[in-house]
Amino acid sequence: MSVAQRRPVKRLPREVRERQILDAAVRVFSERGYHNASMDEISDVAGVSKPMIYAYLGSKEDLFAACIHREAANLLTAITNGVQAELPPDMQLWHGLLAFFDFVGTQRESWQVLHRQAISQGGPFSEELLAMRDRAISLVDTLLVRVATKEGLDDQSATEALAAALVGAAESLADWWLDHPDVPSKLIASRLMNLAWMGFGDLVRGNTWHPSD
Amino acid sequence: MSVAQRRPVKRLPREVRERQILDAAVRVFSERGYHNASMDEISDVAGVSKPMIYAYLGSKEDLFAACIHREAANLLTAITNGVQAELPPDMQLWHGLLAFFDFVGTQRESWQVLHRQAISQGGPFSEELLAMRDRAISLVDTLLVRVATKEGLDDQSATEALAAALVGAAESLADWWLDHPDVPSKLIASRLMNLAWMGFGDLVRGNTWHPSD
Amino acid sequence: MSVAQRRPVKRLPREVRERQILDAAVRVFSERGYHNASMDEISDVAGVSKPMIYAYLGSKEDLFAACIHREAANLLTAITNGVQAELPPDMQLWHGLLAFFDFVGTQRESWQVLHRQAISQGGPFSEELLAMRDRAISLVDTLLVRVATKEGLDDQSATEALAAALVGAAESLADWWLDHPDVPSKLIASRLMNLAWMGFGDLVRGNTWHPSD
Amino acid sequence: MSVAQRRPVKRLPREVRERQILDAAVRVFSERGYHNASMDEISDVAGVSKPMIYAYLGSKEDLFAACIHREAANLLTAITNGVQAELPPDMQLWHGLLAFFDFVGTQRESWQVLHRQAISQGGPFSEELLAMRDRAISLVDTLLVRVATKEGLDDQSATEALAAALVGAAESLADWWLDHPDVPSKLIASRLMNLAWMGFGDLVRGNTWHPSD
DNA sequence: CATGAATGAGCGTTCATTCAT
DNA sequence: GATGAATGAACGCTCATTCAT
Repeated sequence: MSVAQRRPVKRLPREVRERQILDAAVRVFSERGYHNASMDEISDVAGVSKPMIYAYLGSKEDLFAACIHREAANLLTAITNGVQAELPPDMQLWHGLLAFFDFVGTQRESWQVLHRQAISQGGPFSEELLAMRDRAISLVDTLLVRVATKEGLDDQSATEALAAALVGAAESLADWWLDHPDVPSKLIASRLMNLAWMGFGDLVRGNTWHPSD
Repeated sequence: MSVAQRRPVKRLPREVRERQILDAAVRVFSERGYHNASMDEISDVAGVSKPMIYAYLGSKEDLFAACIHREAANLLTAITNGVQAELPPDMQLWHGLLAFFDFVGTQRESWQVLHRQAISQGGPFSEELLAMRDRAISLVDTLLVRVATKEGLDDQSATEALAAALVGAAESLADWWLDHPDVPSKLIASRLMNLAWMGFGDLVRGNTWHPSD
Repeated sequence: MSVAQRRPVKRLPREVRERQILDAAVRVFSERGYHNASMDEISDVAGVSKPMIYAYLGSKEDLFAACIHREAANLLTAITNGVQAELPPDMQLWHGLLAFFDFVGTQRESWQVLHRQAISQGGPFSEELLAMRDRAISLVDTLLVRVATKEGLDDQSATEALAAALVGAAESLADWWLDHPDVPSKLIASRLMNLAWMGFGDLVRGNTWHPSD
Repeated sequence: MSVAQRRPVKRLPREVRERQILDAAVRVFSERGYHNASMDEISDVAGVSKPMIYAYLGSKEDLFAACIHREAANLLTAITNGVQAELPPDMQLWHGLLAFFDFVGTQRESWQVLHRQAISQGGPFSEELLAMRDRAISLVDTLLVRVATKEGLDDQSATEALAAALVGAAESLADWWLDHPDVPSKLIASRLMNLAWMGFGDLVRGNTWHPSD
């Protein structure tokens, strides 16, 4: 019925094509958003025909999920590599923050897909994200607990909440940073570090705030 | 021949119709997301025919922008009302936070539209949001500056960054709260207040953290 | 996003449009078969845009089902009208057959859709057909039973089987007739009538055949 | 660099491969219908790569035609073998019917492909079928003519029409039987035999029916 | 010889938008 | 003024078919 295929085509192993496709998808999803991204554009950018995308990575939803999965793994790896176990806790946190903001700064598209797109789609997408977020929180929590224990404090819920707030603040700052790209990443990181570490120090030392009314 | 049965139509003043439509739109946008919301469903929920929507509020994009605009104004008003000028700065911040989390808790749909939907659509939508955000940040900044000045500190960029981080953390916590609705709003607010106020206190007193390498 | 509608369009009441669409669909389905029929061609033939089809009659499957339903009802009505209650049984059967072959001859497309397409799709489509078929069989069976009872015979399963075979033979003959259109319908009907009526007469009188080995 | 692992492939003679492919095709076509059958599934079921199918049996249409051709030949052979020349005419017909219903019962897939699928695709497919059908009709006709001649009757068109009706009724009954598999095949065959043979007997003896108006 | 890799072409479906009444 | 009726345009997805290896 259809007489296909006119021009010669480079045959690449599946693995390579998959990476090409994922790269293109991340780019297009981050630029256009999930819904405005069309499979046609993705296939164009990838330099691959649409059927290949469906053959290798499934439906649009599947493709998006694969993007989220890969980028989330990359981000977590970057952070984990930044945090070096032999350093003192504050330096661990510091390098973790640096690694995070570095990822956001150098791979803006990846971060946009993760934070802006995945979260607003809800359902299975967000879950993958939330799982990664939880891992990040517990990473931070481990650090805080170590310090708190040394100081004799043992309020588990406090450190966990602080860790959650810290991660949240980092995300928000990163998001804000995307719209103010002229601020250097070290400055951003140091501001957050100060807020977190000093506030945490107060907490550890029992300095807390309560409403006066 | 045919005696056309015309169901009598309530003629309402334009203002009322517009509110009906916006209410319906906020509800549908927050439930389905921008793209999955159909003009048909919005017109159904509003009890108004589609051409009316186009006549009163323009295209789908215009309608969405109108939603964002109205809800953002509502949120800012709520916060501004919470902050009472005659109180000391810490209590002003505290009541501002309470007002914010109260808005998020009681008007979930509005918040979802604002934070989850508006952010993931690029362009004009985000801008409206960012404007409101900036107003919130400067509100907080004003407070912080007042305290800092009294203490003799005068690092403008520091208070502004702190304000930005605080607002970001609040948004992020609110977002997290949507998925954990059983946590009481006061607890959320107090955790954030502690982190912010104590960390800020340190900053004011010159206790800052610096990397040791 | 899309700027639609250039040329003036005749506004017709829904009922009329639905008939137009069904007429076109029957024609296209009978010509091309269910799968090779495209919604585009149907909408072209109907002189209506595709979205109208979906708005009025649903998916392709729904549309096909609606065709089957309408044509099956038409056929059954034609047969029922042909069979006049005041006539003797043989003449009732005769006029029923005439009506059937007349329908097949004058509305070839309808019959093709019913017999060739609906049956080969299976599932819900065939069921609608089988239901109609069952009504036809019981119509014939009623006739046969009346005669058999008058003659003192009371073998229910025999009349029913005969009725089923008769209906089946009629269908097959009709189908064969489509490929041999030069044979006059009356001749076809009379051949079948002879086979059925005389064979049935033998059965009633107890003349039956049994294998001799 | 890469030592390509080539799984050794069974080299089979063309004839065997072709049978494998046809077997798979008949199965898939009968299960899914012509259009819903995919070349991918056929090649999977056959255990042969798609290009082999195209090399050996041509396009999807060609493949389907080959299926029809083979199965039609098988059916006709089965019937011809059933009819044994030395028997009296009625027993020949009887055994022909038995052979037919036996084929339908034991090779349901083949029959479904032949009757349900081939018929609903127009054009060349139906023609192959009609040819086989004509051969079956003339087989029956030969029998009837022999009897009629012995009795002194010589109305050629009458026997031919009867033969056609008989074949049609048999097909139709077979089709009905597919949906009612609990009825024993002998009963089906005997009902049809009675109708045909007794009706034919009347015809031969000059007992015919004519409309009374 | 045998196949994994690749694609052109088309189909069913939806939706924002507007005109005739 | 208000709406039922109508559509252009695009999107996700599939499949028969073939070439490079």
